Amino acid sequence: MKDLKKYLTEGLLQFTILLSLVGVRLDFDSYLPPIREIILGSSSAYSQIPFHSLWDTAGGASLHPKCPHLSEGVARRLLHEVRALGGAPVRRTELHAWLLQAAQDQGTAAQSSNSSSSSDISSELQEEPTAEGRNSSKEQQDVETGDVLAYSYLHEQNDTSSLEQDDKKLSQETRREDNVRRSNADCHKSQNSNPCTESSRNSANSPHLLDEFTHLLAETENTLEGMNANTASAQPTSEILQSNSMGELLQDFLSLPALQEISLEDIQPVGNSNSGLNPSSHFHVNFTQAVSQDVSLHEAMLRSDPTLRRNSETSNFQREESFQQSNSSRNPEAFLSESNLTGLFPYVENSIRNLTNQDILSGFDENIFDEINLMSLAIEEGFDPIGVSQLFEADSDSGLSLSSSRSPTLSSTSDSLSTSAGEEGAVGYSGDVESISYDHLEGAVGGCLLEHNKCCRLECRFDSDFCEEPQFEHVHHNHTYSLLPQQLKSGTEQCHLWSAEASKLNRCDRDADKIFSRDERRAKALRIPFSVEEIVGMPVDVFNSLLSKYYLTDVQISVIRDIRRRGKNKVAAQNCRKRKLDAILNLENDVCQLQAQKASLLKEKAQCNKSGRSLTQPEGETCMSDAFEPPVRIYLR
DNA sequence: GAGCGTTGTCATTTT
DNA sequence: CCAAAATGACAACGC
Repeated sequence: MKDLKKYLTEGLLQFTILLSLVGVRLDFDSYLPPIREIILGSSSAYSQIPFHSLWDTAGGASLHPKCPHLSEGVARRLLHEVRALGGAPVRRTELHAWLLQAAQDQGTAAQSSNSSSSSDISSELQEEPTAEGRNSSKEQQDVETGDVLAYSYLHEQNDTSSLEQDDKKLSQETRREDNVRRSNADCHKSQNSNPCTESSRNSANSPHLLDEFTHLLAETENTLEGMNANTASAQPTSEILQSNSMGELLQDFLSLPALQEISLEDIQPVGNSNSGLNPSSHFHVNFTQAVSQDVSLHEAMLRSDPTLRRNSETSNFQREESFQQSNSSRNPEAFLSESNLTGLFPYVENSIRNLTNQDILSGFDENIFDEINLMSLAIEEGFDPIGVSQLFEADSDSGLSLSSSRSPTLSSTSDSLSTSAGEEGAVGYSGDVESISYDHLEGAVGGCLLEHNKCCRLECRFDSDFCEEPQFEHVHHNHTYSLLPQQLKSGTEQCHLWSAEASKLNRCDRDADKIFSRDERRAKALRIPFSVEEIVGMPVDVFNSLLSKYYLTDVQISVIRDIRRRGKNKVAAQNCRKRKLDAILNLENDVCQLQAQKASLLKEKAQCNKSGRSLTQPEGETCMSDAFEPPVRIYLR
């Protein structure tokens, strides 16, 4: 617990500084007083500060799970900087004041205007929460704890492979942006009022700001490291602190026009800064990762990459447990309250809203939803009509019957699908029918591919004018999903392509059918933003919280509950059978034991009878009782 | 094609 | 009383 507190306080200090620089207000005052003792102590003991542990404990489990470790260099820098504050306990406001004072001391006339904006930041940061701030804080506190719980639960499970892939992508992205960042930073330093720089800043996204910030930090890191390493330098430390570029760099960063408007959700991931950068730039690397990877959930969700999103969602299942455990173990007075933590990341809530807004069928009155033609709805909303119809036809238990509302065209289409699937050699199982349109449903979850789906569907209709038979193959095995319409060949050529690939694609579909269950396909078809594992495995309260937080149609909720009920029952049935087998095995074991006991008792009885005869009867006489032994009855229970 | 085991699902009962 | 778990029965499926 003590170590945890140290981790927290030191990590909170660093993160407070970081977020203060980017204009994010944190109420960490209550947790910073012991910082001085910790920071001024042996920093070597905290050379590696796991930020994910900090976030797990502090409740930031909804952030990106890839969290870097802060290097010893960072701790030393902070130690050095905190020492410059004097002996008083370090508080957030003092950190702000120090940072801004350092910036203002180095300010120039040309930067005065920007300094005023920095002063605005200073006053805003140091003042008590304004009315707006209080309202915001209240809103943050009003956010239910269950939101974070549910959300973090959904975003826990994250496999390592996907993280590695993310790292690769981010590394490549970083290499590209690093060059831009360096050029922009140089431009910014040389010509602070350069319109070009100004316009580029305005036009650039937040990653650019972050890159500049990290670049400035990297320069600071290099400067300070050079100061520490170069013992031959005759320049005193205090002078170095005054003359080094730290204050200037802070001034530069704080004076960025867009900084005042920056928020965490504006920060975009710039990837693993370890790649393509100076290896000695711990400061740069770690802070970049800390921001870009930990505080990029909103961005990650808004990008709506199904893979990343799914990984992110699944990653928080495990973290939810740790989060709850940490909640139960921590001192409520010494740690952040959940509501505050929720408030720290309002964009999480917004992200959920934004996400679900893409998923909902907002344009439909849910009261009449069940009465309208779901197939036409599916077409309009990007659902897969065939998949939806077949999935619901195959699943009558959900209480949704589409047979009455299906159009003849779609009905015939579905029939043709079954026929074609059978002609391809597939057994006419219902599972094969369901698997037909799986590829078409791939990636449909989340609504991010809505336009893509529409585009694909248009392709299908366009191509159906050229060939009758293979169009269904195209519908079933939509492997032109990523192709733009202009990239498509003529209908005839496409028809030949489909015919050539038909058998291969059918194999793929059958393989996919083995991998993905019916519920998974249904979830994909209805754009249910949870996986089957999540739906079935999550606790009841989390499940209900998610259903209430996501904008889901009655159909989606019905299917989700259906999936959960069957999944739970499936597990229950498995457990029941296991218990039954165990019971049978136990009974068999009892039978063996009782049989052995019976044999032993019979043997003992025979010995007793023999002994009794020898005692009661003279030798040579026969005992008639030996000729008859009553049967021994064994009652198992 | 029958037989058998496994699995999923539903309806019902139990907790 | 309700929800969840447990269980019997049935069907589909694979070998």
